[in-house]
Amino acid sequence: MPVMNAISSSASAASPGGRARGRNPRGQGERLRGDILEATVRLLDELGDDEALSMRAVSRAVGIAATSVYIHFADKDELVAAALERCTQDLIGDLDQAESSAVDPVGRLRARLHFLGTWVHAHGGLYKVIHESALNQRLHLTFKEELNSRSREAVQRCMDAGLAPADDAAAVALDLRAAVHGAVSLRVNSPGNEFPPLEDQIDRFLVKLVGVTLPA
Amino acid sequence: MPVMNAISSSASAASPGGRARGRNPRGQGERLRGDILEATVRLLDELGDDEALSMRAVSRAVGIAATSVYIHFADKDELVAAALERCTQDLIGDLDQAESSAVDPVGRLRARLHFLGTWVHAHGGLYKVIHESALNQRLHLTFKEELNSRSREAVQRCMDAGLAPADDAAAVALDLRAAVHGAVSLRVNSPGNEFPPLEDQIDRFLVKLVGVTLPA
DNA sequence: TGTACATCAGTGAACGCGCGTTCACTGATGTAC
DNA sequence: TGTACATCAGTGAACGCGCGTTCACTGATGTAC
Repeated sequence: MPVMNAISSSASAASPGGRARGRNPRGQGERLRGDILEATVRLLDELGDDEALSMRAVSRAVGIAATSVYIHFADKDELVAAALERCTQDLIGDLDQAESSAVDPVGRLRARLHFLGTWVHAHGGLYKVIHESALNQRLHLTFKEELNSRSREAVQRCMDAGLAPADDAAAVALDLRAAVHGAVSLRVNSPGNEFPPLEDQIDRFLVKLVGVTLPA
Repeated sequence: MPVMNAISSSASAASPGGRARGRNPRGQGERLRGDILEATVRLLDELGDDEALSMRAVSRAVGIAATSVYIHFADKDELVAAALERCTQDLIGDLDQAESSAVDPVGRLRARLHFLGTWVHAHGGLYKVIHESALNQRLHLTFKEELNSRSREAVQRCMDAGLAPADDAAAVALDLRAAVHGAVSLRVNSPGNEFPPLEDQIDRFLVKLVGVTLPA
């Protein structure tokens, strides 16, 4: 099972009250940079919106002066970009690791999607920032293109192996991506509502949209 | 073809510069209320985010003093709620009207979804406010439940007419809704990217997820 | 017909707030001689 | 071994801004007598 790399890991930084933070020893100034990024990712996940994030909230969360963020990041845009860069790289790694737990192409594609579902369930706010924020248009996230191409290749491999009817892999992959994104987006944006299990829905999409057969 | 009711209609209120606005005649004070709502809907559509909307921006758009908004709306929440109430009611009406242009259940379901697609294309910001904003959780929009039930009934009618294989209509409708929402959401949130035609994708969802046959 | 008054449709100044960012600074730690 | 100096890791006060909202007000129009 893949590990959440940086996102939900070490709660080393400023605790609840958040006052107990000493100065880093000489030569370790870069540690603050990591703490700031970690707090930023966490706050973005809580807020689900990069515009609602404030530099001052980040500094409060880390337990430093508001100005200290500027030692490591030129401005808010640069901070958010760095935070998203980090968390999307982590996600890509985790997805690849999830995929590697299965052997056949169908199992691998399915593992990717199921892991994505659990990740979004745990990090709905980050999913919103990545997919819905205005920033994701300004910032040209190469991340998404990378995910899209890996998804298309995964579908293509199912077809090549004869496990799915040969078809336009790009179109099928887009349909699958849209459907899964929609299923996940509905759940993230209506956390109050009840929904049937996401895994079952993803499996139906695999069967009906890609045409694979899943083991009973 | 259905008409956009209030959303993109009469540009009667404050024009570009927006200074030339006289006081309403005695007894016509409620006209300002309408102008404020109209401007609010327009701004929400442009911003795609209710938190980015400011009372001051609304008053500027209408061409009135910042305080005049409070004559008709107690606070920002009430204003946004009224604006969304208006535009979702319009959308429900337009969808029903679109449906009525077709005769058989499949054509009617398809007309609904295609119209939704063109509406979202024209009003991406409103779609985002309705489906992605934090407000849509605080405000319990009955609107969505209404849309969901109509969608489920439309699917059920296709099954009842023997035009789609009998199945759990609620589950099929949810899958269809998720898929269409995803297709639309991807496009709204990546306006820079190129996508294949939405209508074709919707048709594929109808065929593969609901199991209907479409005329060539 | 004249006038005092009520009502209506708004306005302008002001409040306190949190924000992004700049600037000059502090105090501990290492290093050259 | 002592000391002047450079560097490092941060801090505190302050700026101007736009915001939501409150409050006392204005000036035109109708109405009662």
